[in-house]
Amino acid sequence: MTSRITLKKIATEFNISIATVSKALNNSPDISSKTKEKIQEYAKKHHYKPNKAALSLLNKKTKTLGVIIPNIMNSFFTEVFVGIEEKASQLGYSLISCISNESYDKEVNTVELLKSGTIDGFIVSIAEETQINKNFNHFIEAINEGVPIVLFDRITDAINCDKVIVNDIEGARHATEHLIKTGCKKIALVSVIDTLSVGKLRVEGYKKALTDHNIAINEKIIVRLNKKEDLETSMKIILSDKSIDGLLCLEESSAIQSLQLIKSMNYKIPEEMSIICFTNGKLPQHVTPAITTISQHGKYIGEVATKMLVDRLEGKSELEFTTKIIKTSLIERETTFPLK
Amino acid sequence: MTSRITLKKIATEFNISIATVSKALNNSPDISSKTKEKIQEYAKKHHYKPNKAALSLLNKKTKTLGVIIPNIMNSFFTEVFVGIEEKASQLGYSLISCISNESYDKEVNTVELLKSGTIDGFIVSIAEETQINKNFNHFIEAINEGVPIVLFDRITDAINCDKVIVNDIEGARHATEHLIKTGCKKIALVSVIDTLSVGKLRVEGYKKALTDHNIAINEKIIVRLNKKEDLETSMKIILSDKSIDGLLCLEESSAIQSLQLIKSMNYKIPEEMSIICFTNGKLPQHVTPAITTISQHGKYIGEVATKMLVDRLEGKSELEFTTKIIKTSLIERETTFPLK
DNA sequence: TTGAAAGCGCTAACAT
DNA sequence: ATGTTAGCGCTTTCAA
Repeated sequence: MTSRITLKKIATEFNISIATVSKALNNSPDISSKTKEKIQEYAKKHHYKPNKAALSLLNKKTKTLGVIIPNIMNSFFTEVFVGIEEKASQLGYSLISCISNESYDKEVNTVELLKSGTIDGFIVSIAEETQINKNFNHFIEAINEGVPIVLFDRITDAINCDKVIVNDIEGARHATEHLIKTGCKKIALVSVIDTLSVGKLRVEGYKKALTDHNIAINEKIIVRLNKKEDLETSMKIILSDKSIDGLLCLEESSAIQSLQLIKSMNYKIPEEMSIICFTNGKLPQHVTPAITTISQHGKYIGEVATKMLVDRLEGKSELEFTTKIIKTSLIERETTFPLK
Repeated sequence: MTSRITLKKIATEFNISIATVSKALNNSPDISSKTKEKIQEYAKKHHYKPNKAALSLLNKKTKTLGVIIPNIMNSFFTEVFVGIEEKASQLGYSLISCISNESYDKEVNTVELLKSGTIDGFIVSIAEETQINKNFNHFIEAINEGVPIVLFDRITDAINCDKVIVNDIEGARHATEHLIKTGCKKIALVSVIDTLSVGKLRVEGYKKALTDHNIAINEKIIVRLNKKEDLETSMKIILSDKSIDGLLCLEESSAIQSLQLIKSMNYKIPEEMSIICFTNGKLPQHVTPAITTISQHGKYIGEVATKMLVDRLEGKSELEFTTKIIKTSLIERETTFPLK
């Protein structure tokens, strides 16, 4: 931050009052067009820009949005971020962005830091730790203090606010059904995100599809791991059951790992093993064979969330909070048979 | 932004002056410990946080850094961003982040928007359009107005400021030499970033390695394309020369595409074709066969750049600007033979 | 048509 | 030990 030209300096220059300069630059009808002209010209020449801090203080608005994302190395969140960025800049808002790194403490600190006069509202996807310990007070307090929040993807009923989510149940159900319809008889599930709201919902969708098709749910072939556990070993145990011929992975990284393993075990894909995973990033697309994915349309989610927050800030929303549900799409690739 | 509790309200509550409250909360020795105690307790109970806008206005400091990145979907920049984020938050700074999307106009707008009181300094990697049109006035003006900039990766001599770069020449030279030493006789180069400073330097390094090893430079097997051109066609033309047995790709995406093509042409890798590419992202790691890469240590670059900027802001730097050069590393994988 | 004054929330120099 | 005042840069009554 710097000592740029101010209204005061311009006023001194022309020997007029600060108020006149302010009005002239804001094109007030009060001021004679002659005065306006010369002041505007001078201001332009000297690159006058109103000081944001002063405006924030005055208006109690910063035109800045706080974005809290759990992990930017995750392609879904990167995509959402792109959407947020594009929409925000289009609507005239800046972004303060933080990576919670899945940490509850970092999330709390960030909220504390930003809510007091730095930003007008938050766009948040909840950190894993927070989804586990279920302590959402930092968010609830922010809302009570008048800082609106839009939650996306990882949400909770405990916070009453606007939300944007994907239909995780339906996405998983549809994917599982696709596996069934393309001939899979025994479908395993791999989740390294069972601590997350979205993880639980996706399991639900998987079970629903099985039930719909009169297939018994077998908890033994539902692999739930935390990130530190050894995926490879667990997968090897599961895959010792050679009748398993379908795999639903709830996110990208475990899908990539499983694929490597399955290839190394010389399965024919998709003949002997079909695979579908959540999140349509570059990785599943470029791996060999390319993985059939469920796209959550991350960029669109970001755009919608931003629009919702700005509408709320500018008083254009209903009083009631709403939850927007974005439809997922199945992107068929080489790890599944085409539907006949 | 919201109407939170202020010094004034606390002052009214206790029937004392605002100044006393301010001093009490700042633990000034002026104030009696009894008063301090009761005020601090009250403040804590009511979650008092000083208003950032007011502090910015007063101190002419925002404790916020502006980050301008050309494209967040590029894994190198994502990594750098992680490093910036971590370091900034550790040093007590927030981040305002913008994606220039390789656009000159967006870059100019962002700089204009942020430099007047929103941020204390910039961390920037220059947009492609700007590197082409060579119009760096927006940055130079910002610096002249007292807003320091640290440039990373994509830099220019035209801006006098602190910089963090990778030794692109040496990285490319080393990679090329590695190809030579592992038996490649004719090494082609693919660049879709020849408009960028880093692209040009990498070509230089490639040529240097060839010259060092007495191999004639053949401009015909140096493929320079812009992003819209058809890589596949150009590659097919190049690969009709069956004596080419090595490939250096200057970034990730063209490497992935080339690999697909080369595989589809039934080359044996690395026997008939060795490949190395810049940027050690997840993609080259997980593709089959996994690609040998040159790591630029993105996260570290981000950390260093942030430290440099904060040091400059806090008056801890030399007056002279410095350029830090981060060493690249070659990560050997399946697309090259091991060095004997 | 222009200007004076107040105030956004805070700190610091200077009284009391 | 506590209070008064001024001022950071700006806008907005209200007065001239």
